[in-house]
Amino acid sequence: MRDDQARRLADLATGIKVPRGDAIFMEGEASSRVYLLLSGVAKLCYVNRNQRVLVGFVGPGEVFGLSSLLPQTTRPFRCEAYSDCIVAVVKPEVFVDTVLGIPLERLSIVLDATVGRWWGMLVRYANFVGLGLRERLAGALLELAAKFGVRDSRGTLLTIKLTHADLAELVGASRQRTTQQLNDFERERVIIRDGRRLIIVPEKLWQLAQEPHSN
Amino acid sequence: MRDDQARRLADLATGIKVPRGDAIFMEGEASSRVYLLLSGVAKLCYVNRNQRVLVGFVGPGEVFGLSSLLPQTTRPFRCEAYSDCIVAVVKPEVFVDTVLGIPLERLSIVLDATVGRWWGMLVRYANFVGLGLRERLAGALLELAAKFGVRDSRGTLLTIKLTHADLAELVGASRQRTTQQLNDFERERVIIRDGRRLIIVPEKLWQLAQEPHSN
DNA sequence: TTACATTTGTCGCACCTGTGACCGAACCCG
DNA sequence: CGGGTTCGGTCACAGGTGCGACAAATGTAA
Repeated sequence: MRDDQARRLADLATGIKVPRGDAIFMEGEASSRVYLLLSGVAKLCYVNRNQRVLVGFVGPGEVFGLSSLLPQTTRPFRCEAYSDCIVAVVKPEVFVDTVLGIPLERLSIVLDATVGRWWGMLVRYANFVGLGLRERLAGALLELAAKFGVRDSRGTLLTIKLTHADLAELVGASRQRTTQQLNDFERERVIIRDGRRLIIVPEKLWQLAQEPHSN
Repeated sequence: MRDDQARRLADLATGIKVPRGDAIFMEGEASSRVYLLLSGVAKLCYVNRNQRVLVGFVGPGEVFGLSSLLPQTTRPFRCEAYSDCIVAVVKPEVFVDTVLGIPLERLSIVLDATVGRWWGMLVRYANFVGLGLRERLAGALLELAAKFGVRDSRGTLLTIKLTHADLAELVGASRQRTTQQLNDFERERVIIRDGRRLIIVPEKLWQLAQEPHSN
């Protein structure tokens, strides 16, 4: 970042002190600010029902809270001070205008269509850590249905021909386990097989993806 | 994307047909193009020595190959056609100028300082899938050393005070297992403990992070 | 149709990992 | 300088998972 930009940002941002352990932002909040860490260390974590996943650490000089640059998002991660922190807070419109000289909305649309994919994949991985194969597979099928599915009388039909081996690579499991879990799903009637195509029932799968299981 | 932008892009891009199974780009290549999938389905995968991780699928209308928007990167992922594909290929300079009207270099610097973090975390997760705790922990320590380490006569000293529980959350393992593995590392002299601070020996850790192990 | 390749289904074994439990050591705070 | 809290170390057990192997089913090309 150039010096003059840094100075302008400093003028427009408000600095706050956050003591160790306090939250800078919480998951579920509307993403309405961009943050710049001036000193200290912060940690980003994804809070699953029972499991906490530490997504990464933020060091001095780093910009974070960037989901506010995407259109209409809520924070998927929580950010809290890992040591005492000093943070500069700025509105995304101001941030984008200062460093790029274009309106937020314009950048927002482009980011969403491009690097928004990175964001989506990152959230998916954070979701998957600490889940069992059952939940991971359910989540992957839901994602595929959202992207490549067409509505059908029995559910959502996946338009791409997937092999069990590919699904296994997608969820990070072995081919055999994936086969077994798919059969379990079929027995429980959350997926239906039409030849080698899959029809999924999103409502039922959605529950499985989150609920703990006793099998 | 607006219509006039789409038309200009179409003029400047070259379309290519890729038969099913062929690579669109390979890991390790310099990232010198942006791609737009016009029809078909492509898959992004991370190729670890012995393991293939399917990072995600690309559907019609999506933009991919975006690591070319970051400064001086090589492709971490391989992209291959999952079905027959038609792809539009365009230089990143042209892409950025068309959709945002600013020079690539300017955007590149900003992206690197902001959403570049997403990219980094994504690559880390892809790396971690399919690795054992040993390798994941070694990788995490190296990353921490790069970010928060200072050079020391014995190696690289981590300036932040980390609890085993936090490390465990970071690598997606239990606290007990993490403790054990850290002790193993100490016995093998790839980390040294200075009170409750860690000193790591990057050269030795680097090997452990990648090599398969027989313990 | 026949022959071959790919995909799917199923065992069993070895191994890694999470969990609960417990205790000692280090740390922080008044 | 205590006293409580957090952190570090270790154990045994149960359960999930990868892997090799092999057979059946399906798809594909000659």
